[in-house]
Amino acid sequence: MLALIDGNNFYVSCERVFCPRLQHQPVVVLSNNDGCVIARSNEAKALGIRMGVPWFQVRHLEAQAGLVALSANFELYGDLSDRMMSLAAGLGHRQEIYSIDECFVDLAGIRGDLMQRSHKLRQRILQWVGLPTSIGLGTTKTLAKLANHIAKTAEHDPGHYPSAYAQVCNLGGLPQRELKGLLAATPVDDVWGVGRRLAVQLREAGVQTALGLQRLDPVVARKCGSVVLERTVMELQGIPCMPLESQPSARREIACTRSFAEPVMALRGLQEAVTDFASRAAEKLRYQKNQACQVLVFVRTSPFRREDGQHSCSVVVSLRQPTSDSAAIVRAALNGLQAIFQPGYPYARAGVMLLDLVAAEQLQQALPLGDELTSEKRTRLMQTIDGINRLYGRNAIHLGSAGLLSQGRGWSMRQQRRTPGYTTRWDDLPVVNA
DNA sequence: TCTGGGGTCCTAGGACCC
DNA sequence: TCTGGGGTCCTAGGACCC
Repeated sequence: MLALIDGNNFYVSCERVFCPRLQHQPVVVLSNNDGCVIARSNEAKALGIRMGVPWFQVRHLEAQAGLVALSANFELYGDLSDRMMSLAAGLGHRQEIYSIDECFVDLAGIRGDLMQRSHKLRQRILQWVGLPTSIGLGTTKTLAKLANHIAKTAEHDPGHYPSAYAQVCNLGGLPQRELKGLLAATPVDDVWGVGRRLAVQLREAGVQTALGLQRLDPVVARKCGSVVLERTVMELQGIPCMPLESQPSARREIACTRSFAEPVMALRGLQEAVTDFASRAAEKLRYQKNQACQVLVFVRTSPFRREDGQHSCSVVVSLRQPTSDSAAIVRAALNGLQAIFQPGYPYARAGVMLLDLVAAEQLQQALPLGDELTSEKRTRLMQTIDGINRLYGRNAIHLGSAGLLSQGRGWSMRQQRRTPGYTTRWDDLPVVNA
């Protein structure tokens, strides 16, 4: 048996922990650049605000309906996530942290009443961290996901599923008839792994609900979709196809991409942005103790501004040898940029991706050429830079081509509604007035 | 005026080889 | 008119997830 513990409206709930007046109010959290809605409170959902909708399209609800919008504060969410995860781990022997707000826990060998234990965990996370969660239990990941979805939906929409399933739902302990009823009440789109495109295809084939999908012949599922859909069908039937992964596997690629606050026309501005993105990507690379063999850089104009000329281009630059050295990675990215940049376009976005990653220790070192620092010295230099930035904040020290922070950088991210780092910065600690 | 970011996996099709 | 067969590897693009 597996449990899926999932934070309800996670980012909004994190904001509410330190700002209780946001309870019972419609609240949304916005993506980088304050562009799109990426989290909604139940009250905001009730206003009809869809996931991913551009902020400017719902902005009028601020005045009309008291909607509160906040810039994403990932530092806060990450810290509260760590706290939630360490409590959730106590439910079983093995845990897979699947995303910032959800984890699977293997309940094999756990004795006692699983429902009761799950309710206790919910209470503990709510009391100790301040976050509301839902817990779903099932014999496969897909069934645990579905159980979680039912637990969440039943809580705020008892018309859809009986409220007996609210907060904690165990599909494993259910009589067949009851399970059938729940599957029949679940639209096929709500099954994990069925996105927009597949849902359309399935509906055309006459599969409307999770029950219909469960009854599909896996061979037919494979023809209709791919091996992915086949696995989903089998998992719905209770046959595990996706093992729990308690060891996080190393990333296969690393990306740092951003939209700009304002369109950037000049090569100089793009060079600054690309330097910044490449440096950050290199930092992530060193953190996971990898080196990259290739650097991809791309720029593109806004696809939403049809009236402007459109230009979108990317290039992969191979490195002379695998490296995690910021300077080498930035140099490669800037060379790539030079090759794809075309003057006269209002660029809206750029990014750097590191590809073909290899473990840092199993590498052959090339001989240093000319006056290059030896690789040992470079490694120490990078460690020093990372240390300084950890201590004094991101970009305390950075490469010159990133430009000066004090000068107006049109490409810098817009974040006008960000809450403080309540749990991660000394200066931002909440003050309690007794 | 204003539309996120970071991932994974799968497949089809082209290039190439014998 | 008629144009092999089988295999591997790589990449671009699609679909999905949060």
